[in-house]
Amino acid sequence: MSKDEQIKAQIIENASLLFQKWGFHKTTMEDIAKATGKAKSSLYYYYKSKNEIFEDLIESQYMEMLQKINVEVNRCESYSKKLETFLMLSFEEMASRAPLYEIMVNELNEDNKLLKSMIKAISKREVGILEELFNKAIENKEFRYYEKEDLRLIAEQIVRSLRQLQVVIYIEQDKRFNKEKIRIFVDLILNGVKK
Amino acid sequence: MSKDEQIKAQIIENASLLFQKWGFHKTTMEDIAKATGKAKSSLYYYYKSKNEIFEDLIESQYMEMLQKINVEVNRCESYSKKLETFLMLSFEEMASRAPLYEIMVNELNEDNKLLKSMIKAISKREVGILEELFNKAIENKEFRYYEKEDLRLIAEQIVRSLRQLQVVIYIEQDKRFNKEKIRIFVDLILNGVKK
DNA sequence: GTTTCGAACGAAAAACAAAATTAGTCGAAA
DNA sequence: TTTCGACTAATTTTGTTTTTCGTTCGAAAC
Repeated sequence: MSKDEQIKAQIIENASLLFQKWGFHKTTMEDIAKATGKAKSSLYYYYKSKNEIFEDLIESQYMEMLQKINVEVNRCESYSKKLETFLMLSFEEMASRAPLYEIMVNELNEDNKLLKSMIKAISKREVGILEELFNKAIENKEFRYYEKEDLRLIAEQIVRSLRQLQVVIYIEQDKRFNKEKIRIFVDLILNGVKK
Repeated sequence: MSKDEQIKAQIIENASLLFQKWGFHKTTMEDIAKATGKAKSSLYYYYKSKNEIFEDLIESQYMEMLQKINVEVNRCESYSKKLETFLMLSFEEMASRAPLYEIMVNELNEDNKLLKSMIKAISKREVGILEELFNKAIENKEFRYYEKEDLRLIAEQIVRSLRQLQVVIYIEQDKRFNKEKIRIFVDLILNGVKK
């Protein structure tokens, strides 16, 4: 890790804590600079805007999350098991990232185009992963047969439902949920697509 | 229908058109009064607030919708068929009410406690219907077995997913959907719960 | 050449006040 | 019982000023 990357990581780390405490808007570049022990204008040597800091933060978190999930999914033999693992780990990984996710959900309200397009981009990747998984599982005759275009609609709806349930569990903090209850939904989806 | 109820229906009807054209906030009591051929203050003889007019409007639409669905559901023999009918008709009935639904979704943003509690109340009733249907279907050994409390979580999630998909289809107007595509999701849920 | 910073700019937000709309009340009239 | 015009209080809108904050820049430090 180069010196440059090290400082960038430091900025991200400090920004992350501040964003979680104050939210994106109420955190100023001055705040981030101070926490990093630098002058405000110095931040612009590493990032060209406040938005870019946030983007990089979310991107890095998301990549880390996807990476972890991917390792486990690849370890599974059957596609059912792969799908199950993908879904279950999505919840597990989201749990620890809930505070950041909350910022995204709450401060996205109004107009914020940046956040909307970021969430869209992230969802798109997840949809892509699921779609590919489905395709292979169908080829393998492990899942019911669906047309390609229908498969995409299904993947999209699953990702939407996933997000929504994560909001209920981790942001609205519905106490009725635990790992066991989450499995009910995962199984419901599995039963829905399995042969 | 008493004279009183007739005039109330007239007010609701006019308000509905105005709300759909201008939204809730931009429609004034003056507007509604003028459309009904009455003085503004006369409206308060029938409704004690603008909110109450909106509540009554949504309530009546929703009851009408539920009524229609109920008739068809009762006509079905198996519980699978009942569930399928409930889900499919939810979409059909929502289609024609999309403009009103859009107002609810769009103008609910900020603080609007009224709308939030209304949507919650409506969802709760739908959840109740599904829950009861599931209970009977399980007793009848037509659906997989679930604990009572899990059943409620499942019903809630189905209603949430339903709403969400309806937003995508009728408000964001995703053109890829038609009755046939909707059936895919309905079948997915059916496969998920059927034995 | 790389990295840091203070000063300065412009856009956006916050704060404040004044003016205009509008939801809701009330008493009188039909 | 029902309607309405005049009134009130609350909210929204508008316009103005001030402050804050993201971003740029050129000069200094390393």
